[in-house]
Amino acid sequence: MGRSKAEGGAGVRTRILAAACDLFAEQGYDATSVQQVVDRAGVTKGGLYHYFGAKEDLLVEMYRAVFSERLAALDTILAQGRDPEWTLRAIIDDIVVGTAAMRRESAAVSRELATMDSGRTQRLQADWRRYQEAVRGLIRQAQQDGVFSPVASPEVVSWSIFGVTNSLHTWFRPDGPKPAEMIARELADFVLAGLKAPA
Amino acid sequence: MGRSKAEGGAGVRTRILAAACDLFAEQGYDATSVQQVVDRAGVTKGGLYHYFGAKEDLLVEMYRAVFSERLAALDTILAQGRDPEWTLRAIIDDIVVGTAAMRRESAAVSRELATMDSGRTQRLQADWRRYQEAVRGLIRQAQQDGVFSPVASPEVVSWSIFGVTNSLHTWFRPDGPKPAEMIARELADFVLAGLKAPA
DNA sequence: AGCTACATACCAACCGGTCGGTATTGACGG
DNA sequence: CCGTCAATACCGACCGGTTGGTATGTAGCT
Repeated sequence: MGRSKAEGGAGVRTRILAAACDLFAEQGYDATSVQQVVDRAGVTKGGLYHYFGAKEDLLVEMYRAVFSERLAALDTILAQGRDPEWTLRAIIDDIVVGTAAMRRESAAVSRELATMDSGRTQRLQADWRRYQEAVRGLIRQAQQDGVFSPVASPEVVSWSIFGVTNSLHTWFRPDGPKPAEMIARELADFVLAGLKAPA
Repeated sequence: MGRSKAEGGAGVRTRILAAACDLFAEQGYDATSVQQVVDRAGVTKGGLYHYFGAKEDLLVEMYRAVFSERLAALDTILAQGRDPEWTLRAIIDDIVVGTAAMRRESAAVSRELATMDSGRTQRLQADWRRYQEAVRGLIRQAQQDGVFSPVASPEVVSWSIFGVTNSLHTWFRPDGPKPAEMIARELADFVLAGLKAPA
């Protein structure tokens, strides 16, 4: 018997995180008590504080899970050095599919994004701003080069993209008729159609 | 003297609402205590509960302030019976300018939109869904009529629009270089460019 | 024995909300 | 013009319950 107790094979720490993720996404961070988290995870408060130093650490962990993959993917895409259209399509595809795959985490995080500024989160927020700035820079450069139409500013275009991913958790259903890949395709087609139209 | 005390001419009830609005937008509803609200408003808890039955009423009031104007404007626009492009442009213009004019209220409300389902808010949420459905229906019909390109589903397009307004409070500055009218114009141009491009 | 992995019991602070009280007001009678 | 009265506006102390967090205990593995 590898472990001591009833261990359903999930790992207590992971189970706590999953429970917190569900509850934060449903009710919000502040509205969720530590007691609710441990009840759903099937542990006690002592157990939670054995693995996490504070309630906020749960959020920070989700923060990291959501952003780290996206940032890594961004670097990989940019490193290819392809043309703006291909690059922007790749970014949109990654962020839509990635966000859909972690919709509960994304829901929990995106809602509290504005609030948190407790030192440990500032680094992550800065990383996220870098992501956004990369997208805007890509669009800006392509517009200057005449590859994209200057129909709208990079800010408005980028927020159209991020707005979809931020709201994805409110309407996307993984068992629905439209898979994330198709949504990504639609969004990329729509954005590129606007960006390639004649000025 | 018309009034009794130091009354800066603001009206206590209005001052409480303004204070709550700022704090909810900054910290979120749950993270803001009633004590914080009354401290900033310069009144006491007894004073607040004289005007409002519960903390939630403050949110509901903002809810109403944000939505009622938008819904009324929507009906006015739709009643004109103009073509889809004009109608969509008018809607985008109204929602961007209107949201920018009430950015603090919008920030407070949009963040808590998913959470609240306490009977009184369900009516307002239903109204808001009706708004979204009107936009999607407009796009869907125009696509069926061949006026708009079917490049993306009405859902994705509409969330591109609402995504911008939902995130407006994070980057829009009323004293910034770009007025709300210009952002509205850009967004409308961008969306229509995508929607009018050849399939 | 000592370490990890939890459980149990508990705490001070704070939460939203209530309540009895007071100061000020406008309406009305005389 | 004054006195009376009820209503309004607001105060500040207080309540039960809940919060995030901790100190201590203990069962099992090494």
